[in-house]
Amino acid sequence: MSSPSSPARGRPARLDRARTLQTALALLNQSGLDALTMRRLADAMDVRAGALYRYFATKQDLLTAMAERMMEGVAESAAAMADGDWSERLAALARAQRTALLAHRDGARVFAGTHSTGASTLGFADAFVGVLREAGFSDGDAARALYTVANYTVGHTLEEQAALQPGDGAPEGAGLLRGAVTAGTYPHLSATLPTLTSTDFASLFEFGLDLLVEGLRGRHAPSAVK
Amino acid sequence: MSSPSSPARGRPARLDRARTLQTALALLNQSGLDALTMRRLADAMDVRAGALYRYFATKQDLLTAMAERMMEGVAESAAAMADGDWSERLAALARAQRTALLAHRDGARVFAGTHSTGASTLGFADAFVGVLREAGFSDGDAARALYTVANYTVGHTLEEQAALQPGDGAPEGAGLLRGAVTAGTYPHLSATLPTLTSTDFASLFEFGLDLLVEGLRGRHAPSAVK
DNA sequence: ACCTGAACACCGTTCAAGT
DNA sequence: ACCTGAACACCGTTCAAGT
Repeated sequence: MSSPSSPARGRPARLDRARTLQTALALLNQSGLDALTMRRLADAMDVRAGALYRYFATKQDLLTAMAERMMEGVAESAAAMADGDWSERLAALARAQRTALLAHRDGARVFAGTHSTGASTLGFADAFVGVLREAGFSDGDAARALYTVANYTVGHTLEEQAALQPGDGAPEGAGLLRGAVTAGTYPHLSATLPTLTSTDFASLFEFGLDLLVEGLRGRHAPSAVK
Repeated sequence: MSSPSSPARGRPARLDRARTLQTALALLNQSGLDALTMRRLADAMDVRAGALYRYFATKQDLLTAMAERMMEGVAESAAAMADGDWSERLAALARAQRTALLAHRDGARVFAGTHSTGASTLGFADAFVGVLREAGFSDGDAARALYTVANYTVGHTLEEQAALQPGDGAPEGAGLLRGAVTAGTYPHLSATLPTLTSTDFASLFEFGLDLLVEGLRGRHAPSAVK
């Protein structure tokens, strides 16, 4: 917390956490997570790979910082939706998280592979739990609802980003599924193929989010007054 | 589909897909996904790494086959629950999937990183969609419910397995959260810390599953007779 | 037919040494 | 104080050559 940065003794310092983070996120968007190596990131900053370790102890630390940055402003963007009842505010938070993950290539994979305890991530969690507690949900239900909705959102977005990534010549997601289903004997999958191979992920996300919100509504003991 | 295996010409063949898959899953359980390398797998089978490529075109193919094998019997184990209404059968399928992923170290990570179109995976999906269609849900809702519940289950189990893995000296999941929350100013997280740091993942999973099931119940237009 | 040997083109991370 | 050079201990994958 004082090794680098601080005043400005010695050299100008070509590196720092903020610039490194920014470059890493740009590289992620251009090339994807698999191509984000410490060496390539160093190249992009005209430096040797070893120099990065003065600012991030491990690659995992860098990824955690990237995930934290992705969550920046998510709680706030949903707070603009400060009117509306608890269910609309909760949905706004979940939508904002999905949007934040979609904003970077492989964003969900980065997020799922880390566990940030930074202000943006915890601020999001606090806002989420706050909406439910203030609506009269028990502490236990509010906390478990956070995990449930966040796990759903990350799980969904992981699939969403995986579905549109490959782009190679080989048949990807939907094509593979279609082939396997029509080849095999899966009556229910055959009957529902149009929906199974749909690429309307926004409405698929809304479907699941609505199930969760309606499930929560069933547990809701409306609080006294206000 | 004929290069290896087939009759038994030439040599006895120390390798084959089944034995390789079995060894890979054993190695996964012992050492985790990060330690599962083609070289270590080859070592465990007294062979050089290159030899594995006669049976699996890429490591990704091996991982896909591992994920498929994890799903073996999942549809059937839940079909034993063939009595019960649609909601009990659907819950049984979701629980069976979680159990199957938990049965192998990093099972959820392996599953999330692949897209098997094998008989076990598609059989599970077909059974899931079948339960809902036969209960009178529309094709579209049945297919979307599959994705929603599966994404939730994988998302949850990913977190569940991540939470108990580290074991290193550094504070892991719950400890890190506790520290960050008490250090910062997160009123709602502070109030719900006991639940947030709970390790009762089984009941957390049930909580979310119940929300989804109750959400689906709200869309249910009961079918005529039967 | 099946596997070895050896290579290719990489990885994350460490750390003495330079400036 | 900040970064380079060079190394350490690995990776996934390919493919001629052996048996």
